[in-house]
Amino acid sequence: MWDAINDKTELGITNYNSIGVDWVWGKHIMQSRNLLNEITDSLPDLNKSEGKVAQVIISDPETATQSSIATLAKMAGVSEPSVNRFCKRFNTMGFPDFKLKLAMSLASGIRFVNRNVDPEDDVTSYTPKIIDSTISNLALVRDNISHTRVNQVVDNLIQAKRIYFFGLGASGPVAKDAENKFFRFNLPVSCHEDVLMQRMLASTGTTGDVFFIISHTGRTKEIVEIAEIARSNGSTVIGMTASNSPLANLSSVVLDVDVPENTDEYMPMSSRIVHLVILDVLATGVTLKRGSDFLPHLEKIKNSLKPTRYTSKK
Amino acid sequence: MWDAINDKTELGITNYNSIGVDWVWGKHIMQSRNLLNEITDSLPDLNKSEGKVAQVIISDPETATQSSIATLAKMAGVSEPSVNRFCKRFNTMGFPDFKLKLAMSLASGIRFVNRNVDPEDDVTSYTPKIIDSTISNLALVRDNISHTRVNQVVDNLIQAKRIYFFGLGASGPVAKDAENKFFRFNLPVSCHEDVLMQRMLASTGTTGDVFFIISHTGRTKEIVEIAEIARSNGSTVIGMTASNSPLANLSSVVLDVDVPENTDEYMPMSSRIVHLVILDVLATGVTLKRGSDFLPHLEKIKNSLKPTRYTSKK
DNA sequence: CAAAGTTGTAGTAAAATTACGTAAATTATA
DNA sequence: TATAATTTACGTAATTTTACTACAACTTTG
Repeated sequence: MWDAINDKTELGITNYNSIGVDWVWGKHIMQSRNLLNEITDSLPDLNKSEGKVAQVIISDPETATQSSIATLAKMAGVSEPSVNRFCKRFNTMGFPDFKLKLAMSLASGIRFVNRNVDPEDDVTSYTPKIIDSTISNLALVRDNISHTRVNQVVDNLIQAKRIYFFGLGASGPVAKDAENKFFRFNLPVSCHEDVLMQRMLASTGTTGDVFFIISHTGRTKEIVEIAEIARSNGSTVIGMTASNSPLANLSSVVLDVDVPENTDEYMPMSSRIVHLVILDVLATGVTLKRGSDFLPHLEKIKNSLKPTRYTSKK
Repeated sequence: MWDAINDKTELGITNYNSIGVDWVWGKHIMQSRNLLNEITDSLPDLNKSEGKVAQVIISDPETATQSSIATLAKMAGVSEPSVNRFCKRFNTMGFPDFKLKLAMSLASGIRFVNRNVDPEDDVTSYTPKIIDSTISNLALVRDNISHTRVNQVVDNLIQAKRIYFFGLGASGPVAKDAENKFFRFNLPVSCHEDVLMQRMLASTGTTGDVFFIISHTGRTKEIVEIAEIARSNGSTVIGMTASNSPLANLSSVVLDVDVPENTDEYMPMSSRIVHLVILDVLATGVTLKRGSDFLPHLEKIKNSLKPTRYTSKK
């Protein structure tokens, strides 16, 4: 749907308004996927017997998934058809289908809902919490990323005379990783974490150069200035950053990633991971679009690495 | 259960045999609490008709969860009781229960095992494929990582006099990211991507120094030699690498990550992501275990960054 | 060719759904 | 305000669908 909005623009040096990966936590998207939340939310709209059913399910969803329609009806003190009607209210085919969806929302949902690490946690609890929170961020990106935008960036990268990946602080390693990956695909890339170097390159850049700037906040003064300089010289600036940030507003094309700020002190920043995976996607896009002319290059690299390795036993 | 095996060893300079994240693709994962994997794994042990059922379910688990026993039996070309017997093999009460468990295991994230990017794909298909494959790797790690091992590493890191993160090539950025993160938690860390530097540091290391070595293959000669040198000087070597690799066998503690080698040219390596997330877990573990004495340090860092940023509109 | 294991048929039990009728609630009207 | 009319909610009972069991036939293996 975003695609429709964006399709009217040609790729290149156009200023888009931040709609790459646009979602908000705890609101529509996550909830629509979680059946249990849906039930809780629609509780006031239900009539008497359906309300009873809802109560029973909410109070113990696990047993609900393992009960037959008869037992559940008895537990709620209503008739079997009432339970059935209840199920159909929530766009399910019937009771079995309802149970299935409920079970799925338990398996996935609960992990994602209660995902804050708290100081009392031990290994067995903080480990899955952190991994799950990363997973849920990735899932959201998967469901909401603008394919048009990705395509635009891929085209920009392919046509680029030169590509510079810039990042500071935590985004430094991300930029470095991007260089690594894109180099393997035989693109004219380099990566810079040094502000002065970045500034110099930006000011000597011209049309056809692409500056791929990675920033979690999009508010770091230095990096925003550098983007400004690059734009003023006619270079293309691709910003992977927070939507509506200064950097986003300056960029030729924006891949915006709004990972929630951790209210939680202990939860590590996961925008890095999202950035890396989006770069994986872009690299794949570039590879596919360029066809097979990169394959010899890849082969060469593989061979160049061979003598540095111990052969595996088999 | 792996935990039981490892608990007998004290942390520190002991050579473990690679059982950190212990799973191998398409082999004996039995421990995994993922039904779909269980089915795949026990494929060779099944008899003819049960095998047919397994095939049908594996090839399209989604539809399997929505089918009745009759339709599934027809699809597999077997009788209904055969399907029923199949279900009972996997410690389920019967077909409905089986469907439920299958649905849950799909929801938990591992559904996307067999989705390779192929050259005909366009943005809308390769994007979710790449993200899903990353997600499924993370889900596997979540379900199979050894908590004991994580704890050991956390303890090692806390007690370390100094911590060095080493990585080459694609693991370089991972090491850099680790340095970044652990620095924020006020640990005596540094990161090195230069082989000579690594060598020098390894040879001057002593007991109490921790060398955290990151390597996808665990077979890069240079890095293996460096690990050897470090060990011989009494330093602790933590290897995050492939199980049973030379590096793994040399390490004091191994966090092994066996992400499948992509036979597929187009699929970017996702072991990096797994490595990064495990480092997130470790950082969290360190933070929690050290209690609140790191909080002032974190505050200082946050404040030091403030003047470099544009304030957000609100 | 006997024993163990595997598979399908047919019958049975259980579960879910539908149709329909009654009760409750709501609205309209006197 | 009472009550008739209409809508909505709910349950009973019948029907249909689904899953399970017992047993017999067939395969495989030693």
